[in-house]
Amino acid sequence: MINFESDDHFQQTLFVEVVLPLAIPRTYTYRVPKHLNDGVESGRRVVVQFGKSKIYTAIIFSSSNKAPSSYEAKYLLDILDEKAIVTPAQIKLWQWLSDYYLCTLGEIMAAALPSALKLASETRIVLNPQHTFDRNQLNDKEFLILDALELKSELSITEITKILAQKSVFPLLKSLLDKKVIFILEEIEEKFQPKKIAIVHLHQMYDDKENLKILFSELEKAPKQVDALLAFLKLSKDKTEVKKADLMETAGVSAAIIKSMADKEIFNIGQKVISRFSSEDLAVISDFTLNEEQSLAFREIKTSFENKPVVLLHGVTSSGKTQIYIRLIEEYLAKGKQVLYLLPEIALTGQMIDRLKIYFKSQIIVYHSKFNDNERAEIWQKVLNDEVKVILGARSSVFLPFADLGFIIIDEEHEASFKQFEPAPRYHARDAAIVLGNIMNAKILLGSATPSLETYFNALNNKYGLVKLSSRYGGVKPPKVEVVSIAEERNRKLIKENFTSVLLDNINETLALKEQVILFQNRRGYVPILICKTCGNSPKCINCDVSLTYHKAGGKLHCHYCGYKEDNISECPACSSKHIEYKGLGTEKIEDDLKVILPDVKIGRLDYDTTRNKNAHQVILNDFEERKLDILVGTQMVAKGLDFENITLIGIINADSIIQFPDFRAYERSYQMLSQVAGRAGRRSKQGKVIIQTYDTKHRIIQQVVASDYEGMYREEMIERLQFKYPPFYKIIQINIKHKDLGILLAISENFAKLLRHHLGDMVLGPHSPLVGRVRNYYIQTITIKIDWKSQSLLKIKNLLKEQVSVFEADKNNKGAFVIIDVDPY
DNA sequence: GGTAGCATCGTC
DNA sequence: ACGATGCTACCT
Repeated sequence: MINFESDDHFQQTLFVEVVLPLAIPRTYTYRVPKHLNDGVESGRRVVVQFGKSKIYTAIIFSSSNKAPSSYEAKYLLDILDEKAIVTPAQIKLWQWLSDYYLCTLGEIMAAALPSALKLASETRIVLNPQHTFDRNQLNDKEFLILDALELKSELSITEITKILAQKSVFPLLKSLLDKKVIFILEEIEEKFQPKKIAIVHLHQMYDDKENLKILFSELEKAPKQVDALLAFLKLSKDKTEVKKADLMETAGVSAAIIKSMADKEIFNIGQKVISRFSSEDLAVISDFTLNEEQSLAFREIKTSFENKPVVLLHGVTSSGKTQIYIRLIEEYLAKGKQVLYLLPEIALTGQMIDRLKIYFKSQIIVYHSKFNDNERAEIWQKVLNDEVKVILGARSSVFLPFADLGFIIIDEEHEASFKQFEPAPRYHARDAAIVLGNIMNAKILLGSATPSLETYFNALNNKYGLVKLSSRYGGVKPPKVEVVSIAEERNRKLIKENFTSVLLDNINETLALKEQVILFQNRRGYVPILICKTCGNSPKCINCDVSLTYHKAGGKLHCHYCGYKEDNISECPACSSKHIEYKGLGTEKIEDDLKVILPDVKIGRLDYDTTRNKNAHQVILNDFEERKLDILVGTQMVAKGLDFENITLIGIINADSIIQFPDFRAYERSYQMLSQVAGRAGRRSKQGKVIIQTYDTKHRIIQQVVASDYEGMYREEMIERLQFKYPPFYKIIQINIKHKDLGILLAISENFAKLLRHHLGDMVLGPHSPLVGRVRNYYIQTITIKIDWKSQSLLKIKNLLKEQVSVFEADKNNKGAFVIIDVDPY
C-alpha cells in the first residue's frame, strides 16, 4: 500500500541561494519548506525575511540539498511564480555584469526588474483608478485590502500585513496586481507620452433624427453651441473622426463651449494616439526596396554572421541603414525569433518609433525607463512569454527576459548614453548586449555613421565583421560644410553678437526660401559664467566646484551639477564692485540675441531647460515640424531624432567649445557630434549646408569633419591612444573616492593609491581631481588604472581591486568615504 | 549612573 | 539597505 503521508518524509530538504535587490556582495541561503520543493527553479521569485523585520522579493539563483554548515538557514516564506521570470540566460548575464563591472548581483537585480515585480515591505500600493475589475472575482481577504484602500488611498505592505493579521501577503498582492485591482505607487516623474489628439463624437442618442431635432430646439438660447453642433455634423459627413481642434476652428468656438457640451453629454471626447509620421513618409517606409548598395550590404552582413557573431555596419548619415535593419528584422521574425533594437534614449522620442511601428504594427513594443512601472512589468511578462517579437528600447532593455532572442541591433553604437554612470551597475548597454547575444546565440549588428574607436578597432582586427555603406540613400547629397573664422570676422568687425556675417547671410537666404534652420550650441543657460572685472571673482555653487550659469528666464544662477539656484547678483559678493562681466554663451543667450537681430523670425529653443515639462519636447518638435518655428536653437538634443525634410541650414555657433574639452575622447566625440549635427541638414530634395564657426579653422578635427574623413580621424586618434595608454589599447578602471572633508579625502586617497601602486605598479595613476572636484558637497578624487589587457589578466586585477576596496572600506581611518568603481568609464 | 547619538556589524 | 547592537560623550 502506498502511504501518501510518508512520501513527504522521503523528500529531500532543499536550500536555495537567492539574490536580494540590495547592494550586498553575496547571495543568501534559505531553506525551502518541503511543500514548496516542487516550486524550486532558478529565476523564480521568492519571498524572504531578511534581518529582523524586512521582507523582500528575491530571485532564486541556484539550489542544492546541502545545508550550510556554519549557520541555520531561515525558511523562505513563499515562492511567487509558477515559472521563472528571470531566464537562465539572464542569470548568466547578471553574473557576467557583476564580475566585469565590479558590482553586486543585487544592484543588477534592482536595475533590471521593474519594481512591480519586486515587492518589499516598504512598497506602497494604490488602487487602480479605473475600476474595471470584477468584484465577484475577489476573495474575502482581497476584499479586505480593497476596502482599506478605499478608505486610505495609499498603503504600505507593512500596513497591509497588519490589516490582514497574517505574515504572507505577497501572493495575495501578486494576485491583485495580476487582476489589475491595485498598482504599485511610484514617484511620478516625467513620463514618456505618445502624441495624442482629442477626438469628438456625438452621443449615440443623437443618431436618432428626432432626438437631434429636440437637441437643436433645446440649444436655442446657446447660439455658440448650435454653431458647434452644426460644424460637427458638417465635418462628420466626410470624415470618420472629428478632431477637436478642427471642430473649434470650423465652428469658431472656444474649447470651453466644447467642454460644456461634453459635460451635458452631447459630445463625448476621446483621446487618440496618433503617429507623428506624415503619410508621405509612410509610403516610403511601408513599401521600399533596397537599392543596389543596400542589397550588397545586406548580403554581406548575412555572410559575416555565418562566422562572426558581431558585425559593424558603418554607414554614412542617410545611407539607409534603417531599411537594412528592417529587412534583417523581417528575416529573424520569419524564423520566429525575437529582436532587440537598442537606441540611445533621446532618439526614442523621435520618429524611429513611428517608422517601425508602422512597419511591424503590434509585433513591436517600446521600452525605456520613462515608462511607468506597471507598463514595464507588463512588457516584462510579454517578452518572457514570447508574445512580443520586436523590442525597441533604450539601454535598460538589455535586461528584459528574452525567451528566444535571435538578433540584436545597436543603432548609433557610439553614443555615450549607452553607458550608465549613476547608480551601479555602471554598464555599457552595447557591451552588455554583445554578451547577452553570445549567451543566447543571437547575432549582433552595430550601426553607426561614426563608430566608436574601440568598435572600429575590433572591426579592423577581424573580431567583428565590417560592412560599409558609403553613399547616401536616394541620391541625397552630403551637406556642404563651410568653416568660418570667428577671429577674422571679429577683426573685420563683421560679427554681430556671436553670429558671423556668413552665418547671418545664410540664415536670411534660407528663411527667404521658407526653409528652416537649426543652430547648435553645446551649452545651455544664458551665459555660463559671471566674472567680476575688478577682482576676478565668479560666483560658484555652494555644493559643487563649478561656476554658476546665469539663466535669464527666472533671473537666477543655476548649478548644472546639483540643481542649486540662487538670485543673480548686481555687485560682486567679494569686493562689492558693480563691474560684472558676462562670459561665454549658452542656448538661451543665442536665442535672445537672435530675436534682436532677426525680430520677425519665429525662434524656438530645445534644451534641457525647455523640455523639463511633460511633453515639452514633443510640443517644440511638433511646432518645428509644422513650421510654426523658423529657427530652432538647441544643445545636442537637436542632433538626435530630428529628421525633417525642410531643414537646409545648420549653424554650429562655436565648435571650439566642443573640441576643447579635457577628456581623452574629446576629439572623437567632437567628430561624432559635429558629423551628426551636420547630418541633419538637407534631405532628399535638397542639398543642405552646414556652417561651423570657430577660432581654430585649421584644427584637424574640423578639417576631418569638413572632409568627412572618419578614417583619418581614426588613424590619428589611434596614434595618440597608444602613446598615452588609452582604450582600445588599454583598459581603464576608474576609482572615485568621495568624502565631505577635503583634507581627509586627499590623505586617504593618496594612501589608497600608494597601496594599489604597491600591487599594480605604474598601472596606477593619481589620485587627481576630476573636472569637477566637488559635487553635492562631496569632494572627489580619482585614481585611474590603465591596464594593458593583452599582457595582464583583467580578472586578477579586478579581484585584487575588489579585495583592496573592501580592505579600504573596513579601515577606520577611511570612515565617511565612499568608493565607486567604474570599469570602462566612457 | 544614565542615555542620546552615532559608528559598526550582520543579515542566510 | 537597514535595523540591532555597542561605544563615547555629556548630563542630571
